[in-house]
Amino acid sequence: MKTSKKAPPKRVRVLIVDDHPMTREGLVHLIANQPDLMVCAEAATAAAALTAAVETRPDLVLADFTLPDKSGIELIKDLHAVQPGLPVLVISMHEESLYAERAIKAGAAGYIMKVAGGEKLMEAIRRVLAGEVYVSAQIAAHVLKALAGKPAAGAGSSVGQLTDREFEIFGLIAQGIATRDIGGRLHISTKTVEAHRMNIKAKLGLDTAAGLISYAARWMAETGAR
Amino acid sequence: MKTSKKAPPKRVRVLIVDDHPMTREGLVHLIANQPDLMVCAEAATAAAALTAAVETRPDLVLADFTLPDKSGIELIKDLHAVQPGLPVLVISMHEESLYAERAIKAGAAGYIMKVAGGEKLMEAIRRVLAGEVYVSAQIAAHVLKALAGKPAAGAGSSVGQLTDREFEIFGLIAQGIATRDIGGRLHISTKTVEAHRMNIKAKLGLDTAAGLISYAARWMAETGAR
DNA sequence: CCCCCTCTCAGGAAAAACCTGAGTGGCCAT
DNA sequence: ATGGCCACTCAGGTTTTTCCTGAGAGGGGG
Repeated sequence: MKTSKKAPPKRVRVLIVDDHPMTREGLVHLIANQPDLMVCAEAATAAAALTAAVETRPDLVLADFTLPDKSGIELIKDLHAVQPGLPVLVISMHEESLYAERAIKAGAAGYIMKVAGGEKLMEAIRRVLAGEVYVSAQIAAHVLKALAGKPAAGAGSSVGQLTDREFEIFGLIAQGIATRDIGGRLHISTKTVEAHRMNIKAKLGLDTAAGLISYAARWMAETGAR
Repeated sequence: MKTSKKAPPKRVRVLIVDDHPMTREGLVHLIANQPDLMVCAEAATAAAALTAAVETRPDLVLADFTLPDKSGIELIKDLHAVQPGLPVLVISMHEESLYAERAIKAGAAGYIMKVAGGEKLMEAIRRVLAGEVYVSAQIAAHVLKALAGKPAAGAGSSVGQLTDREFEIFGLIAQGIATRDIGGRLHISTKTVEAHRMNIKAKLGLDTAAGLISYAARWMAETGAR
């Protein structure tokens, strides 16, 4: 459903994607209180976000990195498929530059952490709307270093060598989800998941499935949650 | 400092603790919109929460599980030290019963996931204010399933129900060691290790090997470190 | 003494992991 | 533009692990 009124002060239309209703509520509240911004739709899943984007044609998307059905990375790609050039600002609870790098490479217009406050978020939104790419100072420094001195940052963490898909599966493995269930969640064959898992093990230097699960669980416990 | 005015419509005073400003905003909004609730203070850290509790004497605390300075578990203990009987409702992004169990054991009055909506949150708050303990249906079922095997009850957490041998194997599983290697290390048959593993899974309410490895790895990471 | 619990293990069915090979599509450097 | 590289996808078949059922020995405790 689109607003058919005479466009009043033309506000920037924002689509909000987050699976936590409480956080979404906060985001909606923040956006709605801005004179030049408005919320055109909300979504809790990547699928719903895609539908909402097609229906409401937003000017900007605020998307959580971790979604129940797909990763934020995939969402970005899907969104760009239906609406090229649509700026997507990724909001994440992870402060690892690992995530930011992936998001930016996947085409995100910005990456901001949830621990950042409303002012930071607004600054990020202004920058993104102005066509710039926004990342926090620390992350920017890290990313630039990675781009400049090739081997240093890349080899820093073996996990960093994983591709987007591999990294996504790595996260699911960490949660102890069975291979067939990972396939079901990502809508790919179990065989494909197995192939990815083998590549992940090779990149991380692990030789058993059990070792990988344990490693992934501990890796996520240290860097992800918290 | 306590309010010295004539008590107006006496609303339940809520202290909100969450390190993500955006989520906190959503929480504040939700609470403030309730006729019988009000926000007496907000805090982003456990330390700030403690100070705020002393100053504002809340009737209820809504606390995130993962805080930057301390874990929500420790915060509960600290809060009870300065204000015994203060009900604390833990909000977490983890749906693992692992966390819920620990929170309840630490004295939390309830545990609710961030993916739950506002209505669920309100229901949890009502229940907690009525003196009950609130956990989601899935988690309750999960915990009960784990408890079903044993009537012991007082023993402690699910992990505490494990026998010495089982716990020993649990620790090796957490490290990602393959079943046959565990047998080799303990000088027992692989079949025996399998039998123990099945019993461990039953006691913990888990149903896949992958889930057990992940659970064990995280359990060790959290009880060992921090 | 008998029951319950712990620890031990086997056989066989079911499932998962592992290996090999291979097709598609995107990207980029020549 | 074209050939090559890489990410992603998947199938077939073998090996390994997991899962289920059942069961025996030793140790306490009622």
